[in-house]
Amino acid sequence: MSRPSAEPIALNERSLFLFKALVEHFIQDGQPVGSRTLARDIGLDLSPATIRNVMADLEHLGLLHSPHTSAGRVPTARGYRLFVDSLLRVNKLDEQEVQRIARDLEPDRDVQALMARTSAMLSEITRLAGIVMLPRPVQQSLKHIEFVSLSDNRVLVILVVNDREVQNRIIHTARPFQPAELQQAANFLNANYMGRELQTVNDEILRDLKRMKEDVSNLMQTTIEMAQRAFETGSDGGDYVLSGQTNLMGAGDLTDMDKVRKLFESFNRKRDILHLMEQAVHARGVQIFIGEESGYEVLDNCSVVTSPYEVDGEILGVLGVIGPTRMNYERVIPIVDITAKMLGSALNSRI
Amino acid sequence: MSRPSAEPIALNERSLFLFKALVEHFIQDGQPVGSRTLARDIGLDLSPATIRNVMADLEHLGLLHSPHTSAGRVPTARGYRLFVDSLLRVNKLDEQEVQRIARDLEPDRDVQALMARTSAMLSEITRLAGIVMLPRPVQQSLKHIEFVSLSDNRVLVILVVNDREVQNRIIHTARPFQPAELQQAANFLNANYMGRELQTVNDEILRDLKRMKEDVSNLMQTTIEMAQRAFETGSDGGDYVLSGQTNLMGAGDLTDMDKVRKLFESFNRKRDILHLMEQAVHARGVQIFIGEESGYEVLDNCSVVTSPYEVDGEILGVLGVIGPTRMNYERVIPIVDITAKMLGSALNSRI
DNA sequence: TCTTTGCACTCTGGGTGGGGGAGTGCTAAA
DNA sequence: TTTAGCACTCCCCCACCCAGAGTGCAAAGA
Repeated sequence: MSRPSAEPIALNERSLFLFKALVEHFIQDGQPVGSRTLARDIGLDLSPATIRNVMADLEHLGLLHSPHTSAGRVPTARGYRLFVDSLLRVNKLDEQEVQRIARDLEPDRDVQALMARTSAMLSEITRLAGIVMLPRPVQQSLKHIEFVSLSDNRVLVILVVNDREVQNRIIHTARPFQPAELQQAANFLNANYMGRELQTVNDEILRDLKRMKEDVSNLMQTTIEMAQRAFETGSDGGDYVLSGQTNLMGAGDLTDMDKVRKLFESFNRKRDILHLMEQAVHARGVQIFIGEESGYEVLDNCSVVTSPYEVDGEILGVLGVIGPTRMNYERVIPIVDITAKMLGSALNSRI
Repeated sequence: MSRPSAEPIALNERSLFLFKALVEHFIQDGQPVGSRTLARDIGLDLSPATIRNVMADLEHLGLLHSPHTSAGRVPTARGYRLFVDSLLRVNKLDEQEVQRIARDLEPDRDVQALMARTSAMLSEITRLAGIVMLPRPVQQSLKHIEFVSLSDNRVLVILVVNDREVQNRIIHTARPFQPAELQQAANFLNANYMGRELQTVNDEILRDLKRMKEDVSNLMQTTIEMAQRAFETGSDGGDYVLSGQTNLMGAGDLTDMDKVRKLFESFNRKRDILHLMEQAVHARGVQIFIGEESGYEVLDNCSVVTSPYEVDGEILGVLGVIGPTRMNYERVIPIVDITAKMLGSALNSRI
């Protein structure tokens, strides 16, 4: 379900019960929860004073936090972690919602479009931002490669893949290259690596380089540089489709324009988010990153709920939602979970 | 340069000079400009009182507006209009900036990528949001069409275009169709419209429909509905690439999260913005929509500076920037202008 | 006639101060 | 161990005032 918590926290039943009630209350209305409110809220016949004692303990354990002396308490990231790991009871999704999800996950030949629909659907039903990481292209075998020297130390790479698809990439190089050099490099690559997987070509070149280290000619050096650059852009690090960012504006505690701006900018850069998602690739099932846990400052007030999706046991990618730390995990988790499963089967049975 | 102002405004030279100074001052630092400030600012030896008189007149004409009694004055949309139409002196762009633009507008086989780069470049150098409307696909001749009936009143349209490209579209219909019906419709279309331009097929079907109005058989009706739907989604209404939205967050007067949220949502819907851009298609050169002029509420505090771009005299699309009404027009206008021209030539000389 | 001076007026924004409310921690009693 | 009581803290809201900026208008000056 999620990453193991750092250290098990020993608490008696009642404390846990109160803690859970507090978190749920806070998730509901976003206000710090005080002892009186909580006393009223739970069925138990306890006085506010007792509850205060318990809350003080919980605060000591780093599970709660007071914004200031006379405010109620709010869960910390650690608190959410405990809540999510041990207290949350994820109930099944409403059949109607399952239907709703299924409707948008109709198999589709166009994978890209299917991902986009999935992401949009996620953001719509959770009212958060939906994200779907695209599977890396499954099989790309190199058919032909060509370099064209452009001005300003740039080289156009023309890549024919899988006998049909043509890809163009421009790479920036440290020094200008002569057309003849490029021609030689292309020849070499075409002669030696034709028909191989793009991803592996890169690795093999490295290996071959080591083997032939001694007699690395000028030609080889050019070739290696070219190839590296071309394929590095090639195995593109992955990409994702993000929808419903606007749902994050003003939601939860994301009310500071500057914070949200930074968050959005990081979405555009993609790097941080991709790294995060990649961490979730090898998780079994739903994984949750809460607030600062993610390690990315821009996500400080956010949680990310992810799940890998797979076809025939092979993991293709990761999807999930991004929202304020204060989100309705109970609802979001099963949605992400089932969406991942259904996307898997949609991919399996493409028309 | 831009749309004619509603009615010419007769003002003496001094008033115009003061007005211009005021607008420039306001664009610079965003604070309402008072009489004293302005008196200090301009070279003329005038007392604040005199300036106050002039400003009162300008306010009467609807060019200025006071946020409240004792604030300075701020240009209205009408004021900006006058400023932009008659007072602004657009100076040439810095050679260095031209270089910068040229660098990103390197010809590229991949039109989509070129557009994206253009949009990103626009947003970067103006620090506003850049937008590039995509040209409708230039030439799409119908090679073959096929309908596949799916569940829930949906029909999959498979479209072979230009002998190579395959497009899949799903359309939603009012009633379920039988495979046989769909087969007949496809046969009819393939027989009669093969080789035609997609755009024109639509029109011709309408014309043919009129001619054969009397004996519109059931078959014909199916065919017509199918074709209409298929091609309507086909000539997709256009699309655009938008970059640097985050530049709008908090810029100028766009400080209210809710306003910005609405604006972004409208970007996602695309419809409003597309309509607006389409108005600019047939303008000669740069066109500017200021604040409420655009007619879209979400753009109330925004201006849109656009220019169509063309190849061989034929207009392919529109590009521009979106920013707060209080933007540096003097700089933005020539940037948009030259970008449109350079994009045109980049498209002309694709590798 | 246009410009300036002088003045009363208005509105904002920041600062201050007080009261109410919510909530706490602690102590002592049950 | 729980509860009641109590003093205390802190935020928030409100009213208030004040300084500052800017205005409009009337009357004087060029």
